[in-house]
Amino acid sequence: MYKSVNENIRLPEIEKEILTFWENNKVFEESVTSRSDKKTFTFYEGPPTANGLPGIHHVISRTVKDIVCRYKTMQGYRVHRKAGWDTHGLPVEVEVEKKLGLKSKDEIYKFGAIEFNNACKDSIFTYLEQWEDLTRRMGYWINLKDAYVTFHNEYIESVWWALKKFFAAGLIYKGFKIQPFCPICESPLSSHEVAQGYQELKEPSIYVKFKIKSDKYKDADFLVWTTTPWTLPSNVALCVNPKEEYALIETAKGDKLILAKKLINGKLFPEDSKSGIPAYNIIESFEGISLEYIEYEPLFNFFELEKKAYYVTTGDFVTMEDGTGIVHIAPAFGEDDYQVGLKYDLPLLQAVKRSGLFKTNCGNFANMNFKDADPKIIDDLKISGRLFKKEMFTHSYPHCWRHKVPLMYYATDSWFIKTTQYKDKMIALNNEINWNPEEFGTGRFGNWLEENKDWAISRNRFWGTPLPIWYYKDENDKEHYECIGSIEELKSKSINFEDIYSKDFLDLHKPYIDRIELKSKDGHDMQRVPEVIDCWFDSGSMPFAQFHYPFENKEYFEANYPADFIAEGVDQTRGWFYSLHAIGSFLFDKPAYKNLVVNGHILDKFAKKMSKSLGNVVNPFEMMEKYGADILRWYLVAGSPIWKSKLFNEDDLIDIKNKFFDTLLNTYKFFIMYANITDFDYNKSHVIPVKERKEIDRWIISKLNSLKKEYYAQMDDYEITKACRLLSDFTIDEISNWYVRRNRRRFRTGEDKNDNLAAFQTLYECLHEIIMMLAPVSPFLSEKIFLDFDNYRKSIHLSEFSKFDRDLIDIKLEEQMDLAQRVVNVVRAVRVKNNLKVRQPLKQLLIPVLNEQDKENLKKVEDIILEEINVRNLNIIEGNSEIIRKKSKPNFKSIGPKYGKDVKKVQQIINGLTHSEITELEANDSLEKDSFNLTKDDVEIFTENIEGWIVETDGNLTIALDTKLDSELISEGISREFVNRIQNYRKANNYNVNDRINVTVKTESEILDAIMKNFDSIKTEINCDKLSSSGSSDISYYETEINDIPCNFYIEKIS
RNA sequence: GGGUCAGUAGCUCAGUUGGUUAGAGCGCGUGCCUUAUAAGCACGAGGUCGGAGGUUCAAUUCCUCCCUGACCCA
Repeated sequence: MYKSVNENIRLPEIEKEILTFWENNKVFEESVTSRSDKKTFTFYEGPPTANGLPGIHHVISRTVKDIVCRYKTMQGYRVHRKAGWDTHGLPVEVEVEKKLGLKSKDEIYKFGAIEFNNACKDSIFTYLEQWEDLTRRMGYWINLKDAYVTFHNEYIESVWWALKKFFAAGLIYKGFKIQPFCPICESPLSSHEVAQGYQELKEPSIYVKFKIKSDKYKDADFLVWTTTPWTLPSNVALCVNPKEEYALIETAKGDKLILAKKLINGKLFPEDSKSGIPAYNIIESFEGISLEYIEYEPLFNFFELEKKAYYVTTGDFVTMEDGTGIVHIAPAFGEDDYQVGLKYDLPLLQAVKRSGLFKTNCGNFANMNFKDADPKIIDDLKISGRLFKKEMFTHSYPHCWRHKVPLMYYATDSWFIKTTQYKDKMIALNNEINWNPEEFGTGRFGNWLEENKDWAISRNRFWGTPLPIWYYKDENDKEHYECIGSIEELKSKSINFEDIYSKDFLDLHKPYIDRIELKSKDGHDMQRVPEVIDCWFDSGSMPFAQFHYPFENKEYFEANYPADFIAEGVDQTRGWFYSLHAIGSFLFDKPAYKNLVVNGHILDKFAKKMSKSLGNVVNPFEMMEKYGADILRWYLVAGSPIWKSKLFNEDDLIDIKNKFFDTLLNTYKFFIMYANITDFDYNKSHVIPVKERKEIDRWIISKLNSLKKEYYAQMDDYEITKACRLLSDFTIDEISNWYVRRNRRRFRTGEDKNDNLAAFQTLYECLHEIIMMLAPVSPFLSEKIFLDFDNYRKSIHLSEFSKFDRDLIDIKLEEQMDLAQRVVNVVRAVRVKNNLKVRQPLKQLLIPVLNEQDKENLKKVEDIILEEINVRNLNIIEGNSEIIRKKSKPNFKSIGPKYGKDVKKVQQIINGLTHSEITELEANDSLEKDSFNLTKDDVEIFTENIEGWIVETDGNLTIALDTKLDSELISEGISREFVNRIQNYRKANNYNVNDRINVTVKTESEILDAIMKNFDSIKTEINCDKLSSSGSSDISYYETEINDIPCNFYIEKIS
């Protein structure tokens, strides 16, 4: 006996049972240890931060990870799954600042660095429980007990080892560079951090007049365009393109201005339409180079200058695309500006401090935030008559990815890894990576590598892996550095290790580590530099740092590098995917991962980003409570290609439940119900060889093996979406809607014992394989069915896939069944159009065939067709029969290349071929007409019409239906209607399938005669012992009709 | 401003080595089938395959330009 299935299955409840089952039996652990350690598949977990709540977007990447890992496990691989937590960096600091109400670095210093870092440590796992709940509930198998944690001393030590490798290779350097800088963090950000934080920003763009001091263009102004008014107080020069043409103009208002000739336009100088006065006159033109060194009056005078400033410089970077062709130079606030500053030895003014506030000596703007100061500066310029024009424009501008404030480009000290030095290696190694989808690797990531910039690796922050570099300044104020690569090295080189750390206390974080002093070889005391490192370097180090390599687990690491597989969201392209690649390429000359699956973002159903403020956030727990993790997982990977943005719509979950999951469940319920009635048990039954089973059994087994073949191919190719769709189509179309429906009778009646057995075995084998293929994607329901099937087996996730069987694939048979299905569909269409219910048997179906092969194919599936459409005979007529008319249409693939420009003519000829011409063409394989020589390949032949029949065509298939009825057919039709009424009654009144009944019927003789005539077949159909035509008058009849004639009956259950 | 990807029915998605008649599901309407099915089948309504040019006998498919959106970069 199989365990019977509840009528109302609630998937979320099943899932909870399964979760308990997995935990009680340690199934996950066993799924790893039971596989040979000779055949491993390496997976790297990208570490999330547990101090933010997990959301629906985490479910998708974790689903992808879990699917691949489970799939590989079922292929017999040992797949270790070590979890990890990203614990350093700004996300943590930001949370703690919020909690403690700290608003700046100064406040943190006042609060105390030790206390602050302790608070960070405490905050890291704020939402750990929610993360663990999500992981568990969604069925993500990962070893949380053995997670790597980036703030642990061992992890830091491995990171230090890596940093020292870079340092020793001369790839770490300290530079003074313009960098994107967050005024709240008071720290530069790396390019991949900047990439996280672009936002729309509405900003002023202004045209400013700079008064010329030199004699030459005295009284004229330079017209300068800028989008960053706040940098004007730091202005020291202007810059023009030396090769472009500039002009001195006089406007209608009397302004004398110099700007690039190409950029003089009607938008800047609109013509006065009333007076007709031209907007401007060009007085003189000249090359940009001739303007070099012309002096102008500064707009502001907040600073004493040590060097000469306020003159025109030249640079190729000045473009003619927008603005005026003259830009202002503030060397501290832009890369181009900085370069100009170096070239012309300009002073470096910083009116804005690192905190983003103006310095106190900046007059009206003192202590204002740089962005807030923009309007004020514009006002001032207006008052002083320097403002020519102001516009507002919206563009996407980098913001701090944590603080959401606009970044400044700011000149500052910082440490870099010279990734540009091994850029070519990174590009070459990237070609070895299998990206899914491919375009991300070649396009987005590839381009990014091509434009590689040195990795700004230091952060002026508190909670992070300390940069293990110590320094001293020599007599000439030159700095000398030493990099430490292990705790042991630190201990041996430090002069005060024991003062700071003890046996029981070692914390490599700030501020403890800052107190450690080293002695250089030449006897200088060395201090640590104050910076910590970019936490992306932490996570990019996980391949080795998770194992504390090279200090421990050397062999294990080497056997598990690179990863066979990783998966994360598209936002990680320049984040984790890059940091892994940049570090791995350098350290190990290999990419860090071989296969990569990128998933898209999850948006709401209106394609809006999910955000708390919009209130459109989907709670994954809620979805799983409602529909189950299986369905959510399936939806996320099967609904649309994984890498596409998903518009999350709850209705789609319902749809998936109704269509796929319920169909599977119902098929399963059907199997269990009849298996238990018939006392069938697969494992106790003698398995009938497939070759000895019925045609339709061999067909579905063939389809099943074709499916397995294709499913494995897709999954091996990381095409999860395609694999899921194959599985769902097979389950719905082939199994449920054709195989089971066609064979219901075989399960019900055990007249032919062997045939009954073959049907059960066939269905069992199909269901078993379906749940096997379902298991990686939807691990719960598949497990449930698996255990119900074979309660002595341990778990579906401990079993292994079987190979598809080439010998069981019969393509010809699949084609034949396909033909049968087509014929059936066409006949159904004819019946509908002619109002002929399927219950009314018809005499014959006529199908003309064009060759012997088609005839043979039809013969094979004749029985299926006839039963399905309720027709007595199939009459196949050979091509040359007189009653059919052949028609032809062109096969463009063949005639196109052959006839080129004459295609239209040939098309007409082919369309106009007569029946006899077509016959001739068929016989000779060639036909000469209008000087064109046609062959059989050039035409598609079909039959269009059959005299005197109702005809329908579908492509090259034509069928004709004989719709004449005789009394026998009519009476059989009535019988079937009667059976239908009885069955409906039984079903409506919840009769069991094998309940026996007696029936009393009250109707007119036309109906009654038909019923009585066919009573023998009717009674087995409806499980009826006795049928009488009259009963006592006091029974209440169930009222119904057949062919509009009243037909009432009374049913008595007798067992 | 540049790059990558996308734009196919009201919605979610297939499809295309270029072949004349572009498909499915959901939703809507009408029938049908069924003692496994909240399912299925048929028919109907619904498409300038984002727009405009070009190449070609033939373009949703290839090329160019443009529009819209997402992501990325200045």
